[in-house]
Amino acid sequence: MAATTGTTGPRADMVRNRRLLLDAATEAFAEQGLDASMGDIAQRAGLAKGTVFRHFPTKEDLLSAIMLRLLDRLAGSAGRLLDADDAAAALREFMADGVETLAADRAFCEVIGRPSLQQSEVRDAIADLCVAVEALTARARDQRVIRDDVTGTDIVLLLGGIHQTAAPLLDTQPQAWRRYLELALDGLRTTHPSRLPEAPPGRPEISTR
Amino acid sequence: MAATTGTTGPRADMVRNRRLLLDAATEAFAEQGLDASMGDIAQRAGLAKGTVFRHFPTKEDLLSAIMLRLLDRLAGSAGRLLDADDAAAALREFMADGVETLAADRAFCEVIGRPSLQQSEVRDAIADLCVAVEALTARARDQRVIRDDVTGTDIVLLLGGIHQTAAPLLDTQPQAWRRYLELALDGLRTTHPSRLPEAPPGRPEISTR
DNA sequence: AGCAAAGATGACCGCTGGGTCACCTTGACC
DNA sequence: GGTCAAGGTGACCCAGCGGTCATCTTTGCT
Repeated sequence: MAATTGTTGPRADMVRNRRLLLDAATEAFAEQGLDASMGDIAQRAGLAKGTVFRHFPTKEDLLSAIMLRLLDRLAGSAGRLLDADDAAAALREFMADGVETLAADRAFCEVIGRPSLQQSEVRDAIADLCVAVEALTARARDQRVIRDDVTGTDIVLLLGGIHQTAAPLLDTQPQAWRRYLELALDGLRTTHPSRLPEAPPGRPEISTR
Repeated sequence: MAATTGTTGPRADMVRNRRLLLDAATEAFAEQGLDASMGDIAQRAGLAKGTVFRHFPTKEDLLSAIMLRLLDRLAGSAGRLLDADDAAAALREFMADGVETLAADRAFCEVIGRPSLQQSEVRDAIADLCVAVEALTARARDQRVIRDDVTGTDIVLLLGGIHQTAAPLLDTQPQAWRRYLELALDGLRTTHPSRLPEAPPGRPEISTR
């Protein structure tokens, strides 16, 4: 049999370790936010600290890897919902998914809210997400089921806002975000549009790809 | 002349230093959030590190002092607006004030969103704020100018949410929060009420005074 | 002016966290 | 099974943090 690859591929245990690491980091960052330490992550993964840094030269790199994973998942979710019959329901479902994701991940929230913490790949991924969601939003707009002056970026930004609204209640009423999601949706409906001030935002940060 | 006070009052420079300290800390926490360091605060105030700790035994104490100041200011603002003629306008004005305050203060946001970081006095002050805002909200509710299923606590929570929504745009569109405030207000209006899920929240955290 | 006490000071401590590196282990190919 | 480079390891370094304390300075009273 011919060589599997021209250059010998990566070692088997390396791939395994990378997985362990990403999983551990996901957990740690979700629970402790940006304060999660590299040492703790190594321990969770059952690996040595040095190994973490071999895979990800800086903490920021590791964080980005995880953010990209999540953003991708959300963009995928948005894409899949494009096929749904009911545009309004699809949008609500996407938003529910998004808010729940945020509620479960502290680091994600912290990074989303502060572009200065994002490396360019993350910013690009957010921009991509905005594009995907804009498609979803456009459908709802065209069907006159939401007001015509909101964009995909508005929706993405609202995810963070809705979560933040309910965040202080997380301990006592973990489902409180549903209340504020519904409130936001009421604001998005088309019945009684008050003109929104401020230009609709472009992607949160323009990045030269 | 009789003694100025029974027990000799605090020294003059101490009061001055306390002021300097609070001002410096306000600035530092606003800019850098909870990551602001005691050393940096001392430097800003032009004092030695030890002095900071003489006035506030722990970082948490200093932080609380500042939070209390701000929460008080907001509660006062809410109280004053009770006299306004137009309940809807008063509510909008209060919310604008609140969101702007949040936008200007990183630490405030971080603490508001996480009750676990709040010492009991701060929780009490938040509860007080909710009460004050409930009065404002009740008027608007009674005048049928906002839906009848939102409470003062909802409004207070929304402040954080609205700010968070606009936070990623702070660099490029510092006024973007106005857009999302208007969106939220549209959701609060009475025209087309969809029933909100989840019980209306009590004060974010119940505290035994 | 002199004095005692309240207060200011900054060197110091212990600890944690990101990141490095010289050395050891292991997987993959012969 | 032997070989060797890719990869794993953890002791180590350093910076910055919250917090302490013996010591010096200032204030306000007499």
